[in-house]
Amino acid sequence: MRIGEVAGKSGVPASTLRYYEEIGLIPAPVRVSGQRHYDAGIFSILHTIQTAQQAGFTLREIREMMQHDDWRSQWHQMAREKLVDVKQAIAHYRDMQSILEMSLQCTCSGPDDCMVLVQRR
Amino acid sequence: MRIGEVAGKSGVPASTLRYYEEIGLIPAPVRVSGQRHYDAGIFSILHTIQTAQQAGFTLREIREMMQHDDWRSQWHQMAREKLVDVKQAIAHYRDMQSILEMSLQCTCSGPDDCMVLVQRR
DNA sequence: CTACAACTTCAAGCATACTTGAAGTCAAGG
DNA sequence: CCTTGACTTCAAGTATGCTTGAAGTTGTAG
Repeated sequence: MRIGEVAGKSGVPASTLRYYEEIGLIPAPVRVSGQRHYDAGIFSILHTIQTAQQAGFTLREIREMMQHDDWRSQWHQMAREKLVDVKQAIAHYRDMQSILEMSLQCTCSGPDDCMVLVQRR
Repeated sequence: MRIGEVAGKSGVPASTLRYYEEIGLIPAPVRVSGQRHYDAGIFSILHTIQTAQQAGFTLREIREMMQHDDWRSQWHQMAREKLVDVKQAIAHYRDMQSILEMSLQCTCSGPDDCMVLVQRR
């Protein structure tokens, strides 16, 4: 399969496939007179990447995971670390939420009598 | 007060103050032979910016809010919109969390028998 | 053979919020 | 006057995950 077909079936744009290859995230496929020819295995690789991205991993981290040969223990270790970040992020967004909700209750006329702003000094 | 003193008291680096001025987020202070001289009002402005940032607004949005003369109604409107984003973000991070937690339960040996990956096809 | 689509590489651009560096100016103390 | 620290402007760099554009090559249909 050429790059356009992989792009069409996977939903990953051709430019992205080239980019992934450039950064060493996916293996360079066979070239037939310069053009990339992929085999079916590419789809499971792309799927893994997509899921890992949804789980919050960066491409750099995903690349590290895939380079490692003990796939699962590497994933587990990074997942534990990432879970900490994700929980912090959730806490952070909750803080945002409460600031926003509080500010919607506020009847201030300016920054100096705004309870949200004044309270947080 | 010169920029260094404002930076010291507010915790906002001088480079950031110049940057804020450049993008029109804070008013350009009086120049005394080229140097910026701020009055005490700058602190409440910076505080408002910090709080708005913590609430998830971008500098661009904060600038818009401050340009508007009906301060509160503008803030309220943008806060309502932002709240939607924040809730989505929380939902998104929760999804991440569940993918990560599920993956930690997984005893797969490779991408093809990994329940997390296979499940999400 | 000729189009035209699909492919190639390489470089640069996008968004955000700043920081860093270079090169020069100014203020205050001795 | 001289030094030193604080300031000035302007340009470019940082991180991330791509996209876009230019200019050229290849594959396929008619």
